[in-house]
Amino acid sequence: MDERRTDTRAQIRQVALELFAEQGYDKTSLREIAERLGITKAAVYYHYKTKEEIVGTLFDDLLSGVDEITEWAGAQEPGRATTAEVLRRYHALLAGDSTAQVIRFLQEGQTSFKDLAAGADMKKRFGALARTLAVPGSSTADQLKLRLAMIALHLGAFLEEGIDATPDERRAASLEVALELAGTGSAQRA
Amino acid sequence: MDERRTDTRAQIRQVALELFAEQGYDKTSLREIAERLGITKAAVYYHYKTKEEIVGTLFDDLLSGVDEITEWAGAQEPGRATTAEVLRRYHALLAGDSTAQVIRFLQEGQTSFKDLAAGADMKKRFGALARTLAVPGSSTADQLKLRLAMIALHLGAFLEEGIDATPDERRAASLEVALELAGTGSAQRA
DNA sequence: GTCTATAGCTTGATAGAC
DNA sequence: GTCTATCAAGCTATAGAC
Repeated sequence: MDERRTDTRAQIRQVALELFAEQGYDKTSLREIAERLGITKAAVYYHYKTKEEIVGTLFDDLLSGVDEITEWAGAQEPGRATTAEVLRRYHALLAGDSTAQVIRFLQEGQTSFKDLAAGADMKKRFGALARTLAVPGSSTADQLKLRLAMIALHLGAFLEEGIDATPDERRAASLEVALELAGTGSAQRA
Repeated sequence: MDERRTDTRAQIRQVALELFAEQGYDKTSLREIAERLGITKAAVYYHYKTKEEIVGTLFDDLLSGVDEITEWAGAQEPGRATTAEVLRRYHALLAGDSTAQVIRFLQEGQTSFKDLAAGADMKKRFGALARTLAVPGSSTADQLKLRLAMIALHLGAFLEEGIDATPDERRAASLEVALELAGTGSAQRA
């Protein structure tokens, strides 16, 4: 019975993620996080040195997954096949457990977040992933489409409103659309 | 010589838009706006009663344009042709003068903005526009594509980084991609 | 490991002189 | 039309008792 401790640290992480995803980083105060857990601000500071440290830990899993894909892609020949496989792997990564909330935060809260150290770091690592998608000599439209392909996967991970489908259908459709945007879909007209 | 007054009110509007687009609504303080203009916060309050009133005026032009398109679409038969024309008109609207910054703000700053009265209003009116795009009985993938079509137009209006093209090329490409996503592009395989 | 108390700062907004 | 001065409220973060 060592790992069963209610573990306030993990609870803080969890509640923080919920609130950040819901209302953004800036608008979520430590008081609010503490209150929802029935503890005080000072108690939160015992577990995390700063607010920024909390947000930093939230992205660890996702980011190491991103790095893994980037590394893999770097060892391949650039081309449509690699692009497609990167999108597939990224899609799988996004299907992970609590990833939806992280992505929602990432997708909506860019502004409040980007001047944090963690924000700059993330931007770099996501940029690296985006660059592995590029196929040399693509048109402007194709570059835009790759951008949209990644956004499609993000929307597939969390977007509820305006889309009439179950989460699974939504995710599946997002991969389909992303691959089509990358010009590697199964949609080569019959 | 009645309309040449340096017009602090318009200057405040202009600076506020720049700062909101750059760093979001919440992170931009009235002190910052005032400082950049070489006046004080109190002077700003002479021209606008609240911070929210400033942001409200920024969207007026764009919103009336959106309403116009929505109204037009409501008088048409729903279908691919209407969808395509809505996208084209929305694309033209976005090409307007200072619209790029407004769209950047709109696209990136959702979180900080959505609990304002102006935010709720905007959401409704943009939702109405989005609904005119829908074609009855579309698949989940097609619904997602329409969503992406609007995002494509937004990106075309402002996205600089990661896309290697002039603003005009970028805008043109965004319309092309949007129409293709709506299934009405010229890309019906040769 | 959690608490109370508080320091130190920034914010949006107001009152009233000029 | 712009100013100085001030307000209450909120925030992050720290110190020190229990």
